Amino acid sequence: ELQTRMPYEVDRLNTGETFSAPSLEKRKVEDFSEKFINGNLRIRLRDIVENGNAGIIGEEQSQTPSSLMEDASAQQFGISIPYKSLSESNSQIEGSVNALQPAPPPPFTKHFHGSLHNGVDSSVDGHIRNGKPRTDARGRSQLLPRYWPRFTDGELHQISGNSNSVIKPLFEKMLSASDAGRIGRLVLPKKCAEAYFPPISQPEGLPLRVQDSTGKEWIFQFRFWPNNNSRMYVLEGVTPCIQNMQLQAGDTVTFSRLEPEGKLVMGFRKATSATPSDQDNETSQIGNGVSTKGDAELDHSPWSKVDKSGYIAKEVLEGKSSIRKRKSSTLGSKSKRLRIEKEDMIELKLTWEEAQGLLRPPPDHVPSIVAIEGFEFEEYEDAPVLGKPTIFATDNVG
DNA sequence: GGGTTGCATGTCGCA
DNA sequence: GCGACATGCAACCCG
Repeated sequence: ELQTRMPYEVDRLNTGETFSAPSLEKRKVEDFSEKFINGNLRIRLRDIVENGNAGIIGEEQSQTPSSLMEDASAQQFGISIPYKSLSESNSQIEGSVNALQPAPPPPFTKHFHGSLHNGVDSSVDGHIRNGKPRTDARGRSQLLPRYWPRFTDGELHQISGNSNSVIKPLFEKMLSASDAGRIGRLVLPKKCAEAYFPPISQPEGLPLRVQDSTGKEWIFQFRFWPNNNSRMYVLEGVTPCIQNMQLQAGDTVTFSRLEPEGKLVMGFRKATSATPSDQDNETSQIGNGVSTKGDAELDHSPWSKVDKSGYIAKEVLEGKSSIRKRKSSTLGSKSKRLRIEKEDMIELKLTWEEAQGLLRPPPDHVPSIVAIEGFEFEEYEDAPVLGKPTIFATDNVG
């Protein structure tokens, strides 16, 4: 899709070096992914929806460090972002839709001095941190693919709500057993923590305000432990949040930033509905989630694969083919107990008609009829109600 | 005694 | 071979 249909240009770090997707060859995709890291890719979801184009703006982060400082100083905590329908949203999605790579870290610079931090770094000088050089562009590009944010449209939309905020996906992490355990400590990938969270020089760290996708705010202690001449970054106090989200080992938490507010937003993805979690297969996922044809293709979730026979095959916990391939995924060797065998997968097949049957118009809403390419569609302002058919079955005891 | 905290250690992926 | 990370575990805290 990237190669053939997505009209975009990416300007890498405003250098004027742009990349035109149609000219990309497959072997270039991996290289291209790096451009996504080093450059700042913005996708206006609204453009995708309204114009059928992925309106990607190749521009470096629009905010200057000084504006970030202003935003930080003017930060209003606890802003709730109510959900609003896509058509009403002015949100700009910056960075990844599904499988793009994180935008570069903000220009972290001087150390944080406040008692609470919302994730906006108020620094100016971006090179020295804790006595060590900050992660440079190359370092950022070396963020392990398993931590690249892979947000679906829905996830991004849920985060952005109806605000005018730009969502900058930062990173994500699959919860380990200890992360999801009762200890309440979430181990953060070092590079991600250093790139996207405020700099800390003391092991005690600092409190970090994080908003979840429902608007609820949590305060975690962002800190580190000395570890083999290095550091191990953790978020402490995550148990209530994890319990609230009903997360468990194998689920994925996502971190993104709302700009210009600078709020850190934490989302999650349940393992049973995780989408492109084949995190070793980056190239196949680049561009996944960027549609040029409007709503009908806006569900870029690999869950819904429509084959020619008109069936939707939903493969829970990824496609069959990818399960076997994921030897080195996050669920791989380090989390053997989480590995899910092929036979544990659930496959749901239903026809389009059956799928339609699951959708109910919201009550008290009269649709407007829209004709698109000769087909008439009922258009509703609100999302449909998802119904569940009754399934009758008998077992060996009747 | 149970829970929490801080650090140590083993494993494994990556350079 | 090194570094990151998952987890074990001892010391500490508190009811």
